[in-house]
Amino acid sequence: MAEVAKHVGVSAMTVSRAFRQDASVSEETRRRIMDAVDALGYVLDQSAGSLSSRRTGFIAALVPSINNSNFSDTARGITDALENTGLQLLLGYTDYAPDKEEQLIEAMLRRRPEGIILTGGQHTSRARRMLEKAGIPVVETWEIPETPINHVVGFSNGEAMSLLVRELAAKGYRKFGYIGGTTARDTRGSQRRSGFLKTVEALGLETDRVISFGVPPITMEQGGQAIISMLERWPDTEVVLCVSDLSAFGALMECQRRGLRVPQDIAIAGFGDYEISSICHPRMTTINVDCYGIGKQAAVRLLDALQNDDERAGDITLTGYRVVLREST
Amino acid sequence: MAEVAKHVGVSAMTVSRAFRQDASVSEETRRRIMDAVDALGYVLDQSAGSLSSRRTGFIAALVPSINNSNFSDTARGITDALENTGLQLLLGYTDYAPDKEEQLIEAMLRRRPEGIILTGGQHTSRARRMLEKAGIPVVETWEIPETPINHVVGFSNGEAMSLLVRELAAKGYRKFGYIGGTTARDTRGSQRRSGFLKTVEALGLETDRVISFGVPPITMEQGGQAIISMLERWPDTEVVLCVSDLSAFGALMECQRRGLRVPQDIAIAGFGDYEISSICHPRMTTINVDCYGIGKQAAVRLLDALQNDDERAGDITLTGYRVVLREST
DNA sequence: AGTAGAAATGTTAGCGATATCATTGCGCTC
DNA sequence: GAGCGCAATGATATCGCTAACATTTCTACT
Repeated sequence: MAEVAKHVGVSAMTVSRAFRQDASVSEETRRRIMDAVDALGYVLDQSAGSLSSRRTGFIAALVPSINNSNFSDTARGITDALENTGLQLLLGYTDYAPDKEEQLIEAMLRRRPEGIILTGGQHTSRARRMLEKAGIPVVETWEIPETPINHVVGFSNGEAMSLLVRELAAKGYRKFGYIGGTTARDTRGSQRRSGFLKTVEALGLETDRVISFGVPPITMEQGGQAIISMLERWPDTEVVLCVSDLSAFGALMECQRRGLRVPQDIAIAGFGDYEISSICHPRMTTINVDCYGIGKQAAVRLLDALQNDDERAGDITLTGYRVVLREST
Repeated sequence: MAEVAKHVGVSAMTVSRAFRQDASVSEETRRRIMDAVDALGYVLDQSAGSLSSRRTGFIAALVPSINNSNFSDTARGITDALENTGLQLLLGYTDYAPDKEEQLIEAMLRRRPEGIILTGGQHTSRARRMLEKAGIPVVETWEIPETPINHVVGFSNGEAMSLLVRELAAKGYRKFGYIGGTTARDTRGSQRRSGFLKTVEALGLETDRVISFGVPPITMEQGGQAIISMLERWPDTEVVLCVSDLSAFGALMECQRRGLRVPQDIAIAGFGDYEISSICHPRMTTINVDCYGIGKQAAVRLLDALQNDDERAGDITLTGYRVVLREST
C-alpha cells in the first residue's frame, strides 16, 4: 500500500480510504489511486485490515454435510444473502458429530468471525461456553432447540412429520411404517421419528413398523434395502414414511425394480422436497421445508444483529413447511 | 494472550509457542498455559498471527455451484485432504460466470490464501494477471486447459464422452442424440458436446440430433423436456447421451411417465455417475469421473507445492474415468 | 567440577493495514 | 477580509500476534 501511495504521491491513509465507499476522497485522487493500483497489480490485504479495524468480514457456518443434502441449499441461501455485503463465508462440515462441531467452532472462532450459523441445537458444553464468550451473534438453524443460544431460524421437524402422518391418515392409510437412520446423532432425524411415533399412536394405530438402518445421513441405497426389510417383516404395510427424500427415492426405485406398484401395493413418502421428488416417477409425496430460505433468513438475521449491535435478545424465526401430496401416496 | 501470559507468569512468546506442535516448550509449562487458556476462555487470534507469520492458513477454491452437482463431491475431497493440516478452505461459487470468477479471485486474494483451486481453464485476463502476481500455487481442475496457469488435476471431458459414444456404438446403436445446455459458459459441457459430435461423425453417423436446452447447469426437469423435443423431432433416435446424470435422470423419468420403455424404445446415458444413477430404475449408464478424487488430488497437489516451495513447474495430473454400462442402454 | 551443546524462555521489532486526531485548503457569509 | 464550516488529506499509534535473535537453564559428558 505504501508503494501505491508513493507512486501516486499521497499518504497510505488516502489509499486506504480510496478503497472504501463511504470515505471522503476526491474523485480525482481516487481515480489516480485506482490507476496506480491496476498498474502495480496491488491487492488489498484484508488480514492486516481486519486486525486494525477489528472487523474480519467473516461469517462462519457449520453444516452436517454438504453432499447431496438439503444443507447445500442452506449454504447457498447463506452465500446469496451475504453477496455484496463484503462478508465472506467460512464453511465447515461437522459430519453430524458434536465433538467435531466443537473443534470446528474453535477453529472458526480463531478467525474472529462476526457471526456464526449452526445447524441444530445439540452442542457440547465447551462449544456453548466458547460461543458465549465470543460475544458474537449466533443463529441455530433447522430445528427449534430447547435452550437456544441466541437466535433461531428453523421449524419443528417433529410437527412437520406429524402433519404428514395426519394428512396421509386422512387419505385412509392405516398401517404406517417408518424408515430412518440408526443413531441419535442426527437430532432432526430423531425428531422426525418421534413426531411420527407420537402421531401414529395418537391416531390409535400400530407403532412398531420402524426400520432403523444406516448411519445418518442415510443413503438412497440404504433406503432401498430398508424397504425390503420392512416388507419382509410387515408385508401388509400400506404406507412408508422416510426420514429424507433420498432414502424414500431409494425405496421407491427398489419397489419398482421388484415389480411392486407404488402407491397401489405400497405408498411411499419422503421429507425435504428435493428436486428429485418432483421429477421421479411416480412423483413423490414429501414435505417441503424451504432449505434455501432457512439459510437466507439465518444470514439476514445475522446481518440484522450485526447492524443493530445485537442486544443478545434471542429471536426465534419459524420457517414454513407444507406437505406436498403427489403420486406416490 | 498477554493476559494468559501474566496469569501463568511467562512471556507472551511462550504462550504463543505453547500453541504450536513443533515449538520447544517444556511439558510442564505447556500444561500450565493450557490450563490458564481454558480457565480464561482464551481463543487464539489467527488474523493477528497470520499477519505476523505471513501464513494465513487459507486455501481458496472456486467451483461453479455446489447444489446437487459433482462439485460438492470435489469440495468434499478438498476439505477431507485439508483435514488436520490446519488449513481452512475458503469456498466460492462462480455460477459458471468468468467475471464472477474474477471478482471472487480478487476477494479471495485479499485474504492472502496460500494456494488456490479453480474449476476449468477459462479465466478473464485480469484474473490470470492477478493469479500470476499473487505468486501462490494454482490448481485448475475438471478439465485440461490449453494454457494451464500452473498445476492441473483433471481429464478430457471430450475424450470421456467420446469413449462412451464408441462403447455404445459397439453395442449396436446407430442413431445418437445429445442433450445439453445452451451456452458455452459451461466449458466442460461444451467439451462433452464436441467430443460427442466428433466421434459420432468419425463413425460415419448422423450428427444433427442435438437438443440444446436450458442454462447450464441444466436441471432434471429440463432433461425431461429436452427428451420430449428430441423424440418429437427425431422419433427414431435409438440412444440419447446427456451432458450430466441429472438431465439424463429427468429424461429417463419423463420416458417412463409417457410409457416409453428404456432401453427398448429409447436408450439413455448420463455423465458423472451420481449416486442417483446406480439407484434409479432402470439403472443408468454413465461415465464415472471420480469427482471426489479430483478435489482430493487437487488439494494434495497444492499441499505438495506448498511444502516444496513451488518452483512453478506446472504439473498435469490426469484423473481416471470409466464408462459404466448399466440397464438404461 | 567444568564446559559444550541443546532446550527453554525472554526481548524487541515488525507484519500491513486502519482509527483517531490534526492539519490544510477552499468556498461562503456577513 | 475575517471567520466559519466542511471536505480532503496527513501523521501517529496501535491491532494481537510471531520471527529473529538474545539469554538463561538444563543435560550430558569428560
